[in-house]
Amino acid sequence: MNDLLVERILVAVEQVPRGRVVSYGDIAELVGTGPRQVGSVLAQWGGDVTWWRVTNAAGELPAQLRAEAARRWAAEGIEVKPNGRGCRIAAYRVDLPAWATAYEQATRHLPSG
DNA sequence: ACTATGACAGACG
DNA sequence: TCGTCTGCCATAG
Repeated sequence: MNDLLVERILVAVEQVPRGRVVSYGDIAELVGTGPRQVGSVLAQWGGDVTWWRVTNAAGELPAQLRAEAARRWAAEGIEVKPNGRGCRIAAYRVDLPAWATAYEQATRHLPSG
């Protein structure tokens, strides 16, 4: 995996404020790659960032991560859906323009950025 | 080059 | 609300 791409993805994740979430697709669009790459990067380096603020388009995470994510979410006021599978992304999704701006600032120091 | 595989997404039955 | 299929992009055989 391209180091710069990994860096961009991790930075994008870190720009998501406490109590908010984004989808893999949102990050993919922002950094210019596919959503599957975002998943791959988080699978490998997710331990270093706020991975629980990144869900799929339905506000869910894979089963192995649900328990830990639920704890993290509770700590920042994100409520789990009744079915226990995820959160209402419509309610907690970040403000995309503000997030994109924060991302631009944070990546200003990177090559060709 | 071709195929298979992912923490994905959207369309469809 | 489930499967299934297709599109997606990067890696590994």
